[in-house]
Amino acid sequence: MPNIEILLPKLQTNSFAYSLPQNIQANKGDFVQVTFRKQEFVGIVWQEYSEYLDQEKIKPVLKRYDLPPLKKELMEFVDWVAEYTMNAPGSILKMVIPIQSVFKEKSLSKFIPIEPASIVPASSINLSEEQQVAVNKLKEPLDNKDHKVLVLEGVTGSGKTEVYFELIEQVLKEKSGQVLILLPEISLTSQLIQRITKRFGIEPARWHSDLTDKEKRNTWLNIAYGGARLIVGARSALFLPYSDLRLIIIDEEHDSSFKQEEGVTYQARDMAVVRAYIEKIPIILSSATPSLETIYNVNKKKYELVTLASRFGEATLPTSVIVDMKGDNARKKKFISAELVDELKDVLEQGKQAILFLNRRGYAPLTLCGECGYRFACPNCSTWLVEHRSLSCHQCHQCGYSVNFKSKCPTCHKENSFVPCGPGVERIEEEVKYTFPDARTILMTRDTVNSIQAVENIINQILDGKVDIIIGTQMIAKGHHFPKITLVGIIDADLGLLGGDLRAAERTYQLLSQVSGRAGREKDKGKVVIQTFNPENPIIQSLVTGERRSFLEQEIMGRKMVHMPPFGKLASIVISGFNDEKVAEFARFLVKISPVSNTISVLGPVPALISRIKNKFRYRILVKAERNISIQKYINYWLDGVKAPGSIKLKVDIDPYNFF
DNA sequence: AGCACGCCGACT
DNA sequence: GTCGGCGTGCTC
Repeated sequence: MPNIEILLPKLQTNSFAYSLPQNIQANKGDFVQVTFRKQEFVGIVWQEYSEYLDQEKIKPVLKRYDLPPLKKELMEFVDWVAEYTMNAPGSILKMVIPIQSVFKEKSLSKFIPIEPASIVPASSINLSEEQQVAVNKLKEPLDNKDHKVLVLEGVTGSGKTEVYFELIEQVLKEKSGQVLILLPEISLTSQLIQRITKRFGIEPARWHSDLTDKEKRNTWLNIAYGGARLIVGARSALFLPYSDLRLIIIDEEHDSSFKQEEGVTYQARDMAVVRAYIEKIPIILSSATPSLETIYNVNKKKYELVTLASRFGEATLPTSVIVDMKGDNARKKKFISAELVDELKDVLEQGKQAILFLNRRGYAPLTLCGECGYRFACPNCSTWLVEHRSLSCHQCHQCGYSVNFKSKCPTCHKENSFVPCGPGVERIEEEVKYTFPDARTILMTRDTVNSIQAVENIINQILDGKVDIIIGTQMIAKGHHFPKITLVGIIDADLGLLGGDLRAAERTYQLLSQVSGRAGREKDKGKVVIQTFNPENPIIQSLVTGERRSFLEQEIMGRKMVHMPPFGKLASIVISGFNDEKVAEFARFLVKISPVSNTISVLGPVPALISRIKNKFRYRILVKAERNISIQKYINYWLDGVKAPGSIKLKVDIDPYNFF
């Protein structure tokens, strides 16, 4: 009996050797059942031979499943992502096969097949010249199965969707072939789905974490068998076993929610480019505000750029005004300036709609006792508790700890002495209701809208004109099309600029310009009111002038000077554990033994930005390398043979985005 | 990652 | 004397 290597979709494992009985035929990529730790698991034949010699321990393969084998491109992709993100391949395979229940059913072929696409015949939409240029650029690589990265840059409403619809149609016209559209998580709502259904006569398959196991199973099988031709999904959809993938589209490619932060950390946009490269297919990165990394790759001629400059149809770009919150506005102890109140009044009189944007959940980010200065702090984390009036509690946004409202201060026992500090969206809503008692308001935050169903619900209320003023966090920035919105008020434009990570400026710019894009999407001209304490700040200024390119060029220069991405590579190593001193000591030890190199520097350790989460103390080491150096190789060499004490956890994040 | 094996404190 | 604490290490 020959030995083969089986990879199990389990966390932190490499492949294991099994023997292949004579009566079972299984080749590379096949799904098989094996015993692992006395339990039965599904695995994939990863190698058709094994060098593992301890015959005593080797167990036989139990059976082969009748399923399409994993394609060699996908296996290569799994290995590549494992190596790049410094995770075991088993944890990457778990994203390819996310549901074990697929295999529990007696008959795998028993699933509801998706109806074959009946394309709505050549739509009569006239593309603009720019749009046609973009379509033509991808037609050739699409037909010849060639790799190419196309960046579609266009302000909100310029018709990017029409461009990729045209290319989707190219694929769907064929007998087989699949298109994957990756979206930032919360945008997986009905608007795009409806447009797709209307245009192509089919509902796309959807993939996101809210699906039930049963739905996942069905969609997964349809993807594996090729029944699903058009798949709309969140970042995790990138790893599914497509039978015949032809085109990937990343919508809102700049969105930082493509970076997975838990478990295996990866940047889905970047990994999608890699998958497209391995599969030899084209990929589209679409955004009104492409990321700095993407622009850099355009400048390097690695990606090709097509700009859609004008808004489609009658819509025009909104005008922006800056409101200085120092002086008068600050003295009035209100969070909505007189200027913004005037604009809101106009909107209400004209029966239009407005958005007020503040990227902060709850009522107030900090509450203190006016008598003794007591502050509500989390006992498990190094954070303040956020006051949530709607939930009558103070809550930690890191670990979820919460205490119910009480009227007495726990230290000085004074009644009703609490003072909320600073605004959250709930407080803005309160102020709006006070100023405009008749206005119909709605809150859109993770606390009030926690499912895709709830998002759809709110969107419909807005579209039906049942709401006048929408108050929300970044949730409202994502690509919904609300025709009646003519005003966007940004309550605190300075908020994202703090925190000091290298993408703070860029992210603020993107978020604010994305929100601003909600205004005036039809014939009514939109207006954006930006409230700030730093009216001279170049980011705020470039928002008003719309000179995004000069802002980006400045940012690129800045990053180049300090060898930061994309000019250098970063990895962050977070060391955590319950014993502060032990964790700190181990972190210092690690840095001390880091190999000396003139192309790589190891910085730290420093206490992480949030130095304690769920009672675990956290220290961070930053590894900075020249662009052409393999930072993974260096870290492997460094940490090889180093064993962290069992009580201490070590997590490597390649290309880190947040600095928690 | 799980989960078993293994060597030291408070219980019937 | 045992029940169980979770530190360490293996899983083919």
